[in-house]
Amino acid sequence: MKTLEPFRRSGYCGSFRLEDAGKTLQVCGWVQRSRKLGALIFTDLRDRSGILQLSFDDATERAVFQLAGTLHPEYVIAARGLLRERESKNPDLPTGEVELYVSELRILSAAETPPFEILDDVQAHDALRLQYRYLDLRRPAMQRMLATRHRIAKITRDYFDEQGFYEIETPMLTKSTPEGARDYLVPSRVHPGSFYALPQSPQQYKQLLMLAGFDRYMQITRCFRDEDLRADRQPEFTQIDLELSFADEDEIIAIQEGYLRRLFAEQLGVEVPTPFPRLTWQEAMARFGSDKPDLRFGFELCDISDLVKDCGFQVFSAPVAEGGSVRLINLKGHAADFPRKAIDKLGEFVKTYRAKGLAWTRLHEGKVTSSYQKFLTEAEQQAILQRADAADGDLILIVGDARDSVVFAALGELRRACAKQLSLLDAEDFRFLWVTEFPMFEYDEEEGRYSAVHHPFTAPMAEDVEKLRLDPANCRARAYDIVLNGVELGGGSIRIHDPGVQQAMFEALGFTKEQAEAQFGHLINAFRYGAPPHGGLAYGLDRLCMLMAGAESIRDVIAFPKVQNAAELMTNCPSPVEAKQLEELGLAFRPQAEG
RNA sequence: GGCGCUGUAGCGAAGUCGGUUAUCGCGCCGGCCUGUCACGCCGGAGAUCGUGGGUUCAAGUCCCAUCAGCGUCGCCA
Repeated sequence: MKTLEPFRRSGYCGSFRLEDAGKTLQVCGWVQRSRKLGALIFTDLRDRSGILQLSFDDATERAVFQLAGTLHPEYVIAARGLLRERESKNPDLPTGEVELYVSELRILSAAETPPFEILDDVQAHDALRLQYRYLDLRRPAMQRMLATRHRIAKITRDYFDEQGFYEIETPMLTKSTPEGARDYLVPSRVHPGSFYALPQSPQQYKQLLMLAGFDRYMQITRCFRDEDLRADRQPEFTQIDLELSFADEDEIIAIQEGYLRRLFAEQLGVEVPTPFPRLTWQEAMARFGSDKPDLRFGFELCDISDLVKDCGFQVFSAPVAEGGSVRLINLKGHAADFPRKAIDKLGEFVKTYRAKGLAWTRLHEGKVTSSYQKFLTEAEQQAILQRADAADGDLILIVGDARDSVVFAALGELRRACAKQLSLLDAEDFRFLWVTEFPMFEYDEEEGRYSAVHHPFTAPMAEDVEKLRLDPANCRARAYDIVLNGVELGGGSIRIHDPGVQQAMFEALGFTKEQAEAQFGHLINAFRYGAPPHGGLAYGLDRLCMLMAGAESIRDVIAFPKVQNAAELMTNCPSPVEAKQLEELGLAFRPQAEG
C-alpha cells in the first residue's frame, strides 16, 4: 500500500461527473458513512462541495481494503484511485453516476463518534448545536447558509464598487454616547476610569468621511448593541453601511433598488420589479399597523372610530374619547379557520401588545355572531360591517385603545400572525417597499422628553423645519426604511448639514449646548468647515442573508452566534478574568447585591 | 425584569389517573452479507428522567426553587 505522500487533491468531492470517468484522482474529506457489504465497501466522502462515493472490492489491495473497513463517520481521509462509471447509479446525488475505485487510502485524522450526526435532517437542540458549532457547521445546510452569505457580500462589494463607492474601515474602539442602545464598553488601561465603546454603527465616522470628501463610502462592518436578543437580533451583527454626498432621497433609493434587483437576480434568480412601492409612515401605520408592513397578503386595517365614538359600548367609545382609536381587520373568507376557541387565542395574543382585548364578528354559514352584539344598535353593527366590507365567511377583529400605538401594534402583529397561521406567507415571494416620512421624534415617557426615532443627525423635511422648535410631535424626517416581507432590512436618511438646524435638533432633544458640545463636538466642529449635503443607509446583512437563505433565525447565517443571554456556548464567553487584568485596568467589582 | 414553551441513553422522541424491570427510532459495539447509497439481517451495550428540595407507602409523572435552551413583551438613537 502506497502512502499517498505527497498528497495533492484533484478537486472537490462534489465536482466530479461522468465526463471525468477514466481519470486517476486524489480526493480528501470527511467520511459521511461507510456501507460494508462483505467483500464490498462503499464510503461516502464529504467536503463542502458535496459527496463522492469511494468503492472497494475484493480486487482492491488487501491492506487498503482492511483499512477501509476501519473507517468511521467524520474520519478525515485521503484517497487515490480511478474514477469510474457506477454499476448502479444514484440519481439523488450530483456525483451519482461515478465513484472513485480506491487504490491508495490514508487516514489523516481519526474521529470520535460525534455528539450528533452530521446530517441536515437530524436536528439536535440549539444548545448542543452551538456547543459543538464546528460540527454543526459541517452540515450541508449550514455550509450552504454561509456560502450564500459569502456570495451576498461579494455581490454587494462588486455592485457598490462599480457605483463608485470606496470601502473604508472605521474604528472599533469609539466614543460612548448615551443616546440610543446600550454600549459595549472597553476599559482603557492607559486612561484608568475611561472607556471606549464598541460602535453601535459607524454613523458619525461615515458622515465625517463625507465631510472629508470621499463622496461615496461603503463598508461591511460589525456593530454592537448591548440589548436583549431576539430571533432576528444579535448583540453583534453586520451592517452594509453606505453614505453618499450630493445625493437626495430619490438618487439614494434608485441606487439601492439597483443593488437589490441585482442581488436577487444573481443570487436567487429572482426578478424583483423596480421601483419599489413607497409608503409614508402614516399610511403604513394606518393600513398595516406597522412601519415594516408585509405586503404579501391583505387584511388591511380599517378605522371605525367615527362609527363608534358615540355608541353605548364603553369598550369602543372610551378609547375614541380619550384620543385613541378603534380599528379592525377583516380576515376575508377565513371565518371557518377560526372557531370560537381560536378567536379566544387571538384575544390572548393581542394582550401581548398591551391591548385590553379583542372584539370580533364572525360571519359563518349565514350566521352572524359577535362579541358586542348586546351592546351596539343594529344600525351601528351594520355600519361596522359595511365599513369592513364584510360578507359571509369573513371574520372581523377589532381593537380599540386610548393609544393609537397600542391599536397599531396589536392589529399589525395580529394581521401577520393570522397570515402565518393561514400559511399565506410564501418565502419565495419577495415584496420590497420603502417607508418614508418617519416622525423625527417619539416621546420618551421615562425620560420625560423627546428622543430621536432615527438618530440626532437625521434631517427634518424641508416644510417641517420650523416644527423642530414649535411642534416636534408632528415633525417628519427625511428618513426611509427598506422593508422586505415584514422585516426591516435597513434604514437611512438625509443628514443635517446645516449647523443651525443641527443646533435646533439638539435643543429639541433636550441637550444643552454644553452637552451637545461634549458628546458631538467633533461632528459639530467638522460641519463648520464645509459640509456637503449627504445621506445614506445601512442594511442588516444578517437579516438580508436570513431572508435570502430561507433561514428561521439570524443565528443560522452567523458562523458563531450568541444565545439569548448573550453568551457564546462554544467558548463560554463572557467569562471572569484574572484579578491581575482587572488591576491593570483599574477596575474593581463589588459583589452583586442580594435580592 | 415579565409571560409562554422545552429539558427522559450519544441524538431525536413516547411515557395514560402517581404503582412491578422506563418504551421507540437513529447512532454506537459485535457478527453475517458482491452493487449499496437512510443498505439489509442477527445479536449486544448504553438512563443521576436538567439540578436541588418537598409531598407520598410509592414520583419521570404532583408542589417549590433553581439551571439551561427557544419564542416573546419591555428594550433595540
